[in-house]
Amino acid sequence: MKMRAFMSQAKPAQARKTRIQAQNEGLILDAALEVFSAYGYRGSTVDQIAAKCGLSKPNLLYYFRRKEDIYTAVLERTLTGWLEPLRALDPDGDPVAELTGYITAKMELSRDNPEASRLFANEILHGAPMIGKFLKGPLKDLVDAKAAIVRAWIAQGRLASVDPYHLIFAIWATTQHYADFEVQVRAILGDKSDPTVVGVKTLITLIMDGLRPR
Amino acid sequence: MKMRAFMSQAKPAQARKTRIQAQNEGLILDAALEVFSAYGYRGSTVDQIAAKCGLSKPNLLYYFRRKEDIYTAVLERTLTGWLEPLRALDPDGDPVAELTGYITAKMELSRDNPEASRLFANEILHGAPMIGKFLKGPLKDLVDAKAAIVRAWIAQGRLASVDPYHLIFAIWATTQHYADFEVQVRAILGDKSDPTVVGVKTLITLIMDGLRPR
DNA sequence: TCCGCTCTTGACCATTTGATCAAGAATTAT
DNA sequence: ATAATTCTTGATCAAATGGTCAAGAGCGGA
Repeated sequence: MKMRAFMSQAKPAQARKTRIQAQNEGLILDAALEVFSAYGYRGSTVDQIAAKCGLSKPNLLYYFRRKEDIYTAVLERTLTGWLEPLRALDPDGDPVAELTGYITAKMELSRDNPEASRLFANEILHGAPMIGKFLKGPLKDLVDAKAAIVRAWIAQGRLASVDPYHLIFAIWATTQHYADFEVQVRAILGDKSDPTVVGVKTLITLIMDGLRPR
Repeated sequence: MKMRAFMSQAKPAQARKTRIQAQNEGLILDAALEVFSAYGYRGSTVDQIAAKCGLSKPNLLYYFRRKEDIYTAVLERTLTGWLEPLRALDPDGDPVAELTGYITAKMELSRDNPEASRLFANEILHGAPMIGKFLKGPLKDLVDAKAAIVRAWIAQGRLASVDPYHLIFAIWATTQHYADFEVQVRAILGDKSDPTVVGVKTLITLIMDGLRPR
């Protein structure tokens, strides 16, 4: 699995997208997200994806010439929305409210897009062969910026003194846990109600006020 | 990938293990942990594992007849130690000290055995096809027991009121994050010093006292 | 030492799977 | 309508890969 530029444009020639093209590419990427997130890159087959979206394999490969191209396209499409909640963190807002909002938004994102979460988890778990540059570039830049905001809040005495980077890691880890480790959560809790409603409440209590009785 | 009994004994006949047998099985399982944790089940090949431990493929398959057998054997061997820290949670200890100790122990485990952590992460991420019964059985039982302890502490007013299950999830998620998402952590922090030393400190502050200034 | 059991391997097989291609069907533009 | 372009697919290929087998090498107990 090679690491090309960073994100490849699917069709260099012919920028204009025909109706059928747009529709089928959409179908393919939807199916690919399901399949890749469930079985991983190597565990997924082009046939599986083709079957899931009702296209023949050669037809699918007409739109994306290589399996890898499908994978990077899904990653790219999903990546876009993933950072929105963190981007929304407002330096002018109330620190506790901002972080509570961030946790809530991240939790909702995990609940509503578990496949996307698992897709990233799998990619990173295996060394981020495709999005390594994204992590060191755009992601790091955004996190640096938001960490600075948190650091400023701490300096103003509006938050307890913690390392902003590890705070962000903790929020990522805890919220994505409900998507990435869903089967484990359900195995322990039983498959009754949605775990994320108690989860987000617990998390906010934990991160804002901690366990030690006041 | 089928879900047999639960964990198969590699060699039903001939209980006695010869010297060479014990040594080679050890080599194989060590290599298999490295390979499976790096590439996942489907992403790993028997040849890779054989190469890593210096055995020929047929020779490796002499000890474990199927790829799946290697995988379950590695899982089984690793599973054993994984629950130790949680098991050690002592109902008679001081709640804050006990949980701080648990977090510390779990973080050390993740730091010292990142491959094991990633192996589990991958298995669960893909629906726990092999250890599903383990999750619903032994793991759930242990967590139930420890959750009851936490609940009792809360009832005694020695801890803030949070859902014990989600507290445990939060500890799992945050500590394992440093192993499972290591490349992301390093991409953002830079590959300088060990992230877990600041990580565990931040985590304990967070979970014990929270962000809100006192 | 010698016999039986364990261990090792080169050669080989069947299946899966990513990818190609030529030819035909459908769509679009003129 | 008709020509050009886009779309679709059955057939096929080559490589990768899990697994087998028979034959030989090595080891350990009597």
